[in-house]
Amino acid sequence: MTIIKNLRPTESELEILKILWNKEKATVREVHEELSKTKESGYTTTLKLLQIMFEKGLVKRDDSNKTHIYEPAISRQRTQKQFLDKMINTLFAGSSTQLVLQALGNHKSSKVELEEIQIYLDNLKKL
Amino acid sequence: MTIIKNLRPTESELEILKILWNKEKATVREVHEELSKTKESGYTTTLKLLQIMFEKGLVKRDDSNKTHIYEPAISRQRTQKQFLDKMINTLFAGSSTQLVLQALGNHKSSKVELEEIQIYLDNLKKL
DNA sequence: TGGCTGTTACGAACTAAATCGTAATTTAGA
DNA sequence: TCTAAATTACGATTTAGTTCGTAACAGCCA
Repeated sequence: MTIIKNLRPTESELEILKILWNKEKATVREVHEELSKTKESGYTTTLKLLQIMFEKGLVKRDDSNKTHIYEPAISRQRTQKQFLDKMINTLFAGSSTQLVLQALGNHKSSKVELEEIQIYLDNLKKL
Repeated sequence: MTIIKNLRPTESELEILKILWNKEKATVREVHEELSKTKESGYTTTLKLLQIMFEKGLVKRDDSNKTHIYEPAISRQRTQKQFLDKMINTLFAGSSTQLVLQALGNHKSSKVELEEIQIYLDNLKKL
């Protein structure tokens, strides 16, 4: 049952994806341990979430052993883009430039970071 | 009962705020008309949403007349920042630079826009 | 006045998401 | 083999958000 929908993960699902992106793959227990560092909730809650995410196609799993092993089914990049798109449309009147300016303005960047952005910008200008 | 929480508006609430930000102020009917252009739902639904938003402190209202007049209680800018912060933390490992690069990469900007960003960047560098 | 129209108030139903308790299942070790 | 520990499966409950129906109320005008 692999529906190919462009569904955005929920808040909780994102937290789990974040962990899976970092670890590449993990058991329910591992995810839960990690999750517990920042959040109070039961083991079966994490389990259930992973099961639901599996049904939705957000994660893959290897269930050839008793202890299932989960990994992300969608990339961090793709998800970032998904949320950026959404945000640009609902909050920045469709202008990615507006978002960039706002992000640059609100959040202090170091000299090194600014330089990084500059290099990227230079490349875009050449196209 | 004005709790000062940093609550993020829900999806539906954002749609309404968007309208109010554009119009400055509006009656329920006006909001509803506008909403109807992109969405199918009843008048009382819009009314209820505005009432809830009022309780949450997301909008102000003048109820000195029978027909109440609503206006935003939080600015577009503040809300943009609120969502950007959230997104940077959950999806970009806390790095606003990463978000900027991603946004620049994914979304085509015109020459004019790139120049606008360049100017902004130059100012930041001078600080 | 009486009734039509447009408005607010309010509660109920519905939906999606999150949480958890409990039962069933598997595996390892005594 | 039998039990204890860890795991999965599943259903029930709770919470937040959305939607709407109905009642109440004010204003207008024939």
